[in-house]
Amino acid sequence: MSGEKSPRPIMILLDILGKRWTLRIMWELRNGPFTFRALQEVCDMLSPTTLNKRLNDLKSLNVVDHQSNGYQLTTKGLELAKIMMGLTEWAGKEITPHAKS
Amino acid sequence: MSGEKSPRPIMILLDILGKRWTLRIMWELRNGPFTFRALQEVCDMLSPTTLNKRLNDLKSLNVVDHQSNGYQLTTKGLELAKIMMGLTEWAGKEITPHAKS
DNA sequence: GATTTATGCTACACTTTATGTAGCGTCAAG
DNA sequence: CTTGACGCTACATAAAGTGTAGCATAAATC
Repeated sequence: MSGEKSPRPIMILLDILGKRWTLRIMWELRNGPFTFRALQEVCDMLSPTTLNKRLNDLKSLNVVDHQSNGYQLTTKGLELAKIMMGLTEWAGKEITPHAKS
Repeated sequence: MSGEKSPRPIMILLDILGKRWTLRIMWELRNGPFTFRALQEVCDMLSPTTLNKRLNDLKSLNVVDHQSNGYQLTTKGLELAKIMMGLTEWAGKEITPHAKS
């Protein structure tokens, strides 16, 4: 069964984006730079432990970097965020806010 | 998660897609219908417990349904998968397979 | 009609991951 | 030299995911 298991780029991406909070963090970062603590706040006060892990994940993908003004999307990151904006659109027209899991 | 902002559609979506395996399952389902067990296999044998939870999440979003031929994307689901194809493209040109978390 | 095969799951003990709170080390301002 | 913001780590607890077994149903084979 385990014939082809090449680490395809999409698998790497889905693996990282599929971790809890990663999509949310990317989505929040679309609004310019944030400090570590500000990011925590906009992300519903997720724990610093997890935030730090996710930021490292995203840095390893080169979609986020950390400078004097805070954490922000890189050029690559902006492209990715742009794709994710499609999700927002989709959600807007296809989801009726009532219950979640 | 106290009652702050209204549960914006995008938050509901990010919350569900942000759970482990959800993106992967969506991505695999692009290739037609799968039985429960076939889905397990293409998803690297994830546990039935988790698969079942995720399928219910996705059913609650009406992006996946279950018929005689197996689990498959709905019309809404196909749209969403289409957006996700952008991620595949992005990954293809931006990720060099080596990094991990 | 009894067995086999495939289906979609659930049970449950176990491991991994995330959370929440505290707090450290650095820096810059007051 | 105290105060405040910063990025982050430590650590105990709670939640989520895993792996294996196995049940219940139904169609196919004997």
